[in-house]
This record gives sequence, C-alpha cells and structure tokens, in this order.
Amino acid sequence: MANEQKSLNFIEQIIEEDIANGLDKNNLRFRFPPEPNGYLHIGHAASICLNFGLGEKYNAPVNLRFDDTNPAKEEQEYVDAIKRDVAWLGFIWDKELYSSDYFQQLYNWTIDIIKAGKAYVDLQSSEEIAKQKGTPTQPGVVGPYRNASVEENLALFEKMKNGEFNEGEAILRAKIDMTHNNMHMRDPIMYRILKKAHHRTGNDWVIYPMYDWTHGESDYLEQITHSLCTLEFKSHRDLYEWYLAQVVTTDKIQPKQREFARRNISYTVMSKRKLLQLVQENHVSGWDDPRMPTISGLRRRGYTPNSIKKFSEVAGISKRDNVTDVALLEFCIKDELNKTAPRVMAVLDPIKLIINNYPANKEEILIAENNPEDEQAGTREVPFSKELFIERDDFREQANKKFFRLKLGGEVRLKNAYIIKAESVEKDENGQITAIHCTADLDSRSGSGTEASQRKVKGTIHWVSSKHTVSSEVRLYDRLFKDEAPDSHKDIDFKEFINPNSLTTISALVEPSLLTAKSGDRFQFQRKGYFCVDTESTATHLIFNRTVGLTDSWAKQEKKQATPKNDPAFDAIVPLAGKYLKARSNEERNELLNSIGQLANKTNRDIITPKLNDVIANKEVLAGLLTLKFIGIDSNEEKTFLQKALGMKNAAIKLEAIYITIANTTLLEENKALLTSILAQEKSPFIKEIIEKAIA
RNA sequence: UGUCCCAUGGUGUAAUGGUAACACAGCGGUUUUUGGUACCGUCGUUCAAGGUUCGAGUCCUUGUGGGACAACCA
Repeated sequence: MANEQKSLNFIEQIIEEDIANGLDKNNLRFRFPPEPNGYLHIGHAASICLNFGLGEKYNAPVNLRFDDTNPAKEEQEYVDAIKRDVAWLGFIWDKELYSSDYFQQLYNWTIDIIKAGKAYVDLQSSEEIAKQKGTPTQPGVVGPYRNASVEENLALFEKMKNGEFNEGEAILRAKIDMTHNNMHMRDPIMYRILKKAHHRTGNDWVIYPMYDWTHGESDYLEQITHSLCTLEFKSHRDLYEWYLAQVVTTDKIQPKQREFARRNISYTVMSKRKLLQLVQENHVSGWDDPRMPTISGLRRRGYTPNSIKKFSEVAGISKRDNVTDVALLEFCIKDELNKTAPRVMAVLDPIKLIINNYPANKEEILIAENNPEDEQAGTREVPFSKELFIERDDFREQANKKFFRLKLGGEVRLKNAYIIKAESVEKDENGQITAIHCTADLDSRSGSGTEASQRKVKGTIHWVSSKHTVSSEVRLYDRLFKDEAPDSHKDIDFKEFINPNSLTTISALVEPSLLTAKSGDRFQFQRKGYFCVDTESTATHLIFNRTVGLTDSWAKQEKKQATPKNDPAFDAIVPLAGKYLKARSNEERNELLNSIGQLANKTNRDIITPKLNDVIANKEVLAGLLTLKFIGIDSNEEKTFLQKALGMKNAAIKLEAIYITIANTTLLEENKALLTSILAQEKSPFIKEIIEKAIA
C-alpha cells in the first residue's frame, strides 16, 4: 500500500496532541508576524513555510501580521517588500493585519490592568531601572514608583499618552515580580514614549506598546491557536502567558507560544542586523544582491519559489541549533532546473576554432534539443559556420587519456554538430594560443543518420558560431564568506571572513536564440551551470547571473591533484586547540598540550606553512601556533604568522605567541619593536610583566 | 555562579520503549552527443557514566559540551 505516513515534526505533534485533547480542528489558525524593518531571508522562509504549510495541511487560515510597534525602525518599503516576497513564494494569507491596528484595544486593556493595580508608571532613568533589575544570577529590587496608587498611575499614564513627557522620561511597567528567576518577569516595560511618526498611525500616538505586550494580545485578538516563533523567545513565554492571563475570557481560545530553531546556512549570515550592515557598507549591491540569502536575493540569483519551499521541507524543523550545508539548498534548485531549464550553448572563456575543410561562406542551421529531460520542450535552431568559439578549457595541446576534450590529433564531437580533429594552433608572440585549426568529419553531422554520425567519441564540447554569436555580460557568484559560520567566532567580526572573490563579472559569447531572453528567464548553459537573466538586463545588453554551477567531476579531480593534501595530524590538532582555548585548568591545558605535541611531530611542514596566513578562526590560529611551538619556526612565512598572532585580540593566543617569541633569542630580537608596541597598548598586568621582563 | 533549552554520521532531519533510517555531501561504478542527469554500489551515527526495563537514541539521575536570558528592539 502507498499509505506511507510522513513523520510529524515536533510542532505538528503538539497540534495533533491538542486536537486529541479536544481542540476543534476548525479553530486552528496561524500567523506569520514579521517586523517591517528589513527584507525577508531564507531563515524567514522556514517560518513562512512552517506556518503556511500548517495552514495548508489543516486547511486553516494564516494571517500575515506586521509587528509594527517601533516606528523608529519600520518603514512602508519593508512592508511592501515582505508582501511581495511572501506572495512570490506562492502563499496566500487570510488577512493582512498590523499590530498597530490594535493600539486602541491594547490601551483600553492597559487601563484595566492599571486599575487592577498590576501596572505602574516609572519615572526613573533607564540606567536606574536597569540597575534595579538585577542580573540573571541576582534578583532585582523594587523601585520607588512601584507602590504608587492606582489614581496616581492612571493620571501619570494619561500624561504619558497626552505627550506631556519627553522620550525616556516615563514608562509603564507591569507589576509582576522583581525577584523572578526569569528576567523578563521583573516588572517588564509595557509602554515607552516615542515621539516619532508611525508609518500607519502617523502622529496619533506618542506611547508605543512593547513587543511582549503586543504579540500575545494580537494573537489572542486574531484567535491564533499556535503562535510559533524562534528559540530566543523561549524565555518570553512566561510573560506571554502572564499578559494573556490579564485579558482572556474562558469562551475564547488562548493562543499557545511554541519555539523552534532558526535555520542557519553555511557560508552566510542570517541576521537582519548583519545583512543590513552588508548593504549599508556596500559589501553587496543591495538587499537583492544575488549573493544575499534574502528571498529577493535568491530570486534574482535564479532560485524558484518551489526550490525554496522544497529546501524548507527537506531541512525540516527542530529545536537544535544548526548550520545547514548550503549544498542542500543548491541541490534543491539544481534538481528543479534540471527538469525545467532549457539548454543553450554559451562560451564563457572563448578561444577561436577554425574548421579548415568547411567552406568559408557556408552557413548551416542545426537542430538542437531544448531539454533531454523533457520531451515536450522541443528543439531549436542553432547556426553553424567555419569559424567558431569554444571554451579555452576544452583544448590542450597535449593531455593524458583522462582528458576527454580536444587535443592535437584528438577527436571530439561539437554538440549537435560534427566530429572534429584538432590539427594545429596559432600563437601570439607570448606563446598564447590565439586559434585552433581542425578538420571536421563532414559525414558525422548529428542527427543525419549516417554511419559516421553514429560514431562514438569520448568527448562532446559546446560552441558558438563566430559570425552569429551574441556578446553578453555574465556574473559568476561564489559564496559571500570564506568561513562556514562567519558569525560564530567570538572575537572576530563576521566581515573579516568576506570572500573578496564572491563576484566575477565576465563577458561571454552566447548562441543567438538568447537574444529574445527576458528578465527572470532561466537556462542551463550546457556543461557550465544554470543561469538566469538579471533584472538589469536589456535587449541590447544581456546580463546573466549564475544561479549555481553543474556538478563538475572533472574540475573536482583536477583540483584534487592541484591542491596540496590536507595534513591529517594538523586537522586533528585544530579541535584540540579549540578545547585548549576553553580549558579552565592548567592540568587540562597540559594534557591537551601533550596530545598536541605528539600530533605536531607528525605534521608535514610543507603542507601547513602555506596555509597558515590564511587562517582566521581562533582555534585554527592557535593550532598553528602550538604546532610551531613544537616543530620550531624557520621560514619567513612562519615568522609572519607569528607576528599576526602577536597582534590578535584573543588573550590566550597572544600569550602563546609571546611565549614562543621570547623563548627564542633570534625571534625576540627580530620582534622587539613589535613587542614594545604591544606593551604600550596592553591592559593585562600579567602580559605586561612577561613582555617587560623579556625585553629587559 | 542562577533559570531555561538542546545533544543521533561531515551536514540536516527520522525512529513516539521493540531491527538506528531518509536526504545532502563524499567516494566508486554503469549509462550518456552535457565529465550534467539517471541508475547501482559504498562510507559513516545515538555526548559520558550510572539506573529503571525482558528490551533504552527514547524514561530517570549525575556529569560533560553547546545555546538562550540582564534593549525604553522585535
């Protein structure tokens, strides 16, 4: 039986349990509640797919609700962008709602809460309030305004509402418990004064409700059954429930907040604050730069709504911190585009190919399959002539048997055309090849049905006809960051890891059928990858973005041979160095040092040294340092690395670098000036003392 | 020196006390007019120690590791 049941994620399990306990399925209702202070990213897509996915699964309505309680950060531009992105993903929201629609209702409830003696106006400065709040390990203390009378509070709150206070002079707090374990319960702020125009309510209000005092009540007003948010709101749940308890009536549904882990992806960052920084500091061209993990960036990059939904589905949902391999996202788009994208020929790095035995004035129209994966896709016409361009990579004067492409004296098929044999090359004065001469087997034309056309040759390469080709701009994107998790390093700014080569713009030659391509169209450039027409593209200046490359097992093999192998011993040292950084006792450190020493003696200096000056992460730097501590320093590269380590922020690394430097008289002499300058800036008396002694 | 959450292959998720599985990535092969695709194969996993149980990835205890929480942000 094809009755295979898909396993439920933990949210679905909670819902099923609630239904089993008597919740009417027909009352199920969800919401996606973004703050309009930035663009949506692939992490939001997980939340969107979760909420709207539940809506589809249970046939329940899903609201799009803008959490717009902070006019200082929010803009209409973001509201529009968010609506566009959710709609583009293909989801239909039940109602478009705004928290700001509930300002009056929230205000009315607030009056009741004050009357019940459960909220008070506090006129202290934010510093005083913060001080009284305590810390996670120390309880807070009661402030002087906590026991004011209901009448006084009502009057003060009225003054707040009427704009009689300036920003920062007064706030309204819930009266809960200043000694509560959960900091959020220590008399949290319900309202603050913000004399700013709101993008929807204008200047109607000068008091604005805080997130906690808005979110649960909005859920309640909309009768949301399950209010799903990310893990960092876990500790807000107590407050969410406390606020709800002040207003619920038993005949209505009390919403339930549940938390799931946000979706992270390797080689990128996923926080609005950091993405905003990339935009503002011009590391990217905008929110929709194709390198950005935003929905709009992915759209421009060539991702489809389905590929993003598919990704959210296969990545799943859970409560564990995660960094999902970006390869999974790429798989989702490749898998779809393989079935749907028309094939075309484009030469990215052209070199001229002349067919000696083909008439100079002859032109042929050849027939090419649009998509071998899709019979319905049909065929197209591609012009052919004596002079062509092929990919520079597809030719070598000499090569071994594993090279299936064109080499002197070797044969290869030109896709959809003839089998050719390379005869000679033309070179310029620098020895650079400027043209390749070949002869064609004129009986071997693809599809001609002749015996020669059935011949098997090992390689097939793509081409464009010189006379008919269209020149275009192609943007090749690589990952934006060099590190898997650029924002996971404690004392290193994530921007340190930005990949300087994340965008390469080239001019490429494409087949003439692409002349009619329109913005957003997606193609497979055969043997190269999937590309889409950029939004900036025009009829006279075509621009293609590379969405993702094809799996290239030849390039992989080449690379494997070209790049030096990893050093297994060093790779084993790195995690130990990570532990060393966190070690609490000298005993622990000595034990680790012992293991590292044994491994260090097995490392291969020739492999490690060239890599040293590229490492950025603390544990890798320390691993290099500790390895050198055992095997000694002897090259200039290693000395440079030591100096870099001396300049690092991390105290443990700096200290280790200092120890290595002062243990060796030559190194000490060479780095005296550097040590002196470190001494001048150093705050730690311990490190200062060590340096002073050594220099003296 | 608190409270809470989390811990399954390289990565992401499943297994709801009963054979640890699926996908991605990796590796190898077959097919191929894309070194793509497809197909086949392969690699590798329950943080530790105790306990409950006929039986524990799952329940309990302790420990270890990671994370969240002290914005007039959301």
